[in-house]
Amino acid sequence: MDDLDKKILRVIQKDGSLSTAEIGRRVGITAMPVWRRIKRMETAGIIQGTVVLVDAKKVGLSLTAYVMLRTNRHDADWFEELATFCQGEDAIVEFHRLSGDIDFLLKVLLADMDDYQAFYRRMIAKVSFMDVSTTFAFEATKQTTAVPIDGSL
Amino acid sequence: MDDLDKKILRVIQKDGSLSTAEIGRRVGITAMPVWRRIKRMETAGIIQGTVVLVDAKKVGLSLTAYVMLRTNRHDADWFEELATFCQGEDAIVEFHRLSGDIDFLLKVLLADMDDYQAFYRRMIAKVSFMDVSTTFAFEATKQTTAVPIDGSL
DNA sequence: AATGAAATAAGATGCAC
DNA sequence: GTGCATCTTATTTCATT
Repeated sequence: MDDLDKKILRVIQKDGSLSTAEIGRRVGITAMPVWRRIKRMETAGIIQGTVVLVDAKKVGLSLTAYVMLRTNRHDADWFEELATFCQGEDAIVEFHRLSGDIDFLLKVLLADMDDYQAFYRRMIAKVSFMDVSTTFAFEATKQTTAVPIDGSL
Repeated sequence: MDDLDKKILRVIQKDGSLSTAEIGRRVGITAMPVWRRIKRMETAGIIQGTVVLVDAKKVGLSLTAYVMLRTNRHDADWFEELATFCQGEDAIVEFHRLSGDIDFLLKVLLADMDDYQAFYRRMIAKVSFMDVSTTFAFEATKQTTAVPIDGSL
């Protein structure tokens, strides 16, 4: 992945609807090499895909919950239960295993507190925890899917 | 936003590279109305845009840090300092104001621990905090940009 | 080995129904 | 909502450096 690839990534991470000709204009080459480079990066798995971003608030999801989980069952069976639950819940948009004293972190998109209560009940019905602690996000001041690409402009 | 719009959103949230004809086939209508509905949702701001997703690990970013911030300066000037810093740092992909005893949460994409140290120094050089506590994510078991769209299938 | 130009195929966009 | 005309873009092939 050379400098041109990085430039291309920086552009299409922000706007995935641009034509290859337009991308080329912005990075200083023609459409053809842009197209080939993108295809190569798709094959290499550097590019994971193209998605449409939906405004969560506009579809009634005004509450973001960060759910911090602690367990005393550090076995594969328990983890499998949790992972299965997380995969099945569309409201869970992120599920991370953490270092430190919190074991797992969930990011959950919800309509309101009632929605959270229902989510919480579903979760503890399926999986048991040592501790569940949730904090709510008021506003996402910054939110991007664009990953920082190192190197010169 | 009716049921068809929701069906369309569910499809293009997962794959934004599909043709309107293919989307139509999946939701049971032809290409033209799909196109009109997407345009309408773009204008309404429901659709925020189309982006290409880059695999963070493949571009050398194998460390995700959740930085939890506490402040004792609850004034607009201080917040402005923090917000400016966050906007300027490409490594910060999310910046939320929280409820509860943690005031702000940052999600930061980094190469390694050295990269984190450098980030930390840059941050405390620009903004002062009462407490900075960071936890690192080992693996993102689930990670999606697709927002849950309510309603029947 | 990567680029650029031209030809072809597929898709987006606009109009009439 | 559907079907068709048109224009733009992606994709393939080929020549070039």
